[in-house]
Amino acid sequence: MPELPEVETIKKAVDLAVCGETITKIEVFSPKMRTSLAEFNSPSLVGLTITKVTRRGRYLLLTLSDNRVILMHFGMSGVLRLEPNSVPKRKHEHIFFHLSNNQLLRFECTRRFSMCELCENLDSNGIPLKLSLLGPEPLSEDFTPEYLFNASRKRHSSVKNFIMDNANVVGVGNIYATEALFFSNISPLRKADSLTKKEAENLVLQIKKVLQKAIEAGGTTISDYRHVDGSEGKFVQNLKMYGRSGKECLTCGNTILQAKIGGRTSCYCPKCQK
DNA sequence: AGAGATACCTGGGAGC
DNA sequence: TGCTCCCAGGTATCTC
Repeated sequence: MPELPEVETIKKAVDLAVCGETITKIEVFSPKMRTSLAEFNSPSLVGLTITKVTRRGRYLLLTLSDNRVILMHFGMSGVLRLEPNSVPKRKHEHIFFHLSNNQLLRFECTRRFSMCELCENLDSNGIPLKLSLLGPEPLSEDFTPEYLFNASRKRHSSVKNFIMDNANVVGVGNIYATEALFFSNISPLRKADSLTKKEAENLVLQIKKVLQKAIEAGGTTISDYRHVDGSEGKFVQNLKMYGRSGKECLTCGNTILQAKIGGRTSCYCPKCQK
């Protein structure tokens, strides 16, 4: 499931391969994923060049030469591949972008939670207006202990839901929220506004650290996520808490517990995380 | 305004 | 073996 490190990994590879290339043909195989793909049947896209590839949160943005943006989100099973046309189409591949260098950008999504749409309304930085409500990038200088502490005041939801909310900070999904809270010794069940300044500082540090490490490892492959060349992310070997319910805590040996927080499974060590 | 619940979707695994 | 049920997850949308 692509979180920020996975999308950043995809972004780097796609940037190298498609920047400056022209779209020569688009093939739409399914009418929709989360949104309709019908607009990609428009001939107005053919002949446009991809001028820039950027990432905002878990969104990938392909800026076109007419200043429109192809906005992609990978949901939990979305995979973007760069493969030649000779590779047979897979069952859940929904849209192909043929490029002038004879490469093929193929979007696959088994569970159809992914999104691919064309955006015309952009801000001054070329970011679609629909992304304007997103919080700061966790690896940017805007994501500081002061910011997290202040933003969490009077917030009564759990700290885990709080850091997974894209309005507060983008790109932190279940895997990295679980890991960062473990390394911060903070229980995911705590209310966001119960964090002390010291805890907020540690949590910000751990979120940055775990995301940075995951990017260096090429992301985390749990089930569906793949690199654009089809290989798997290696960060799964580093997971200390996510998916380890019932097993021993690697720090204290206590049994790891599981709870439903905001409808999502959450693992935590009741001894290490207070 | 904030918080919680739910729909969307498919494959895999558990249980019978 | 084959069936049914549940679960995973990010985002949008709904209700309270």
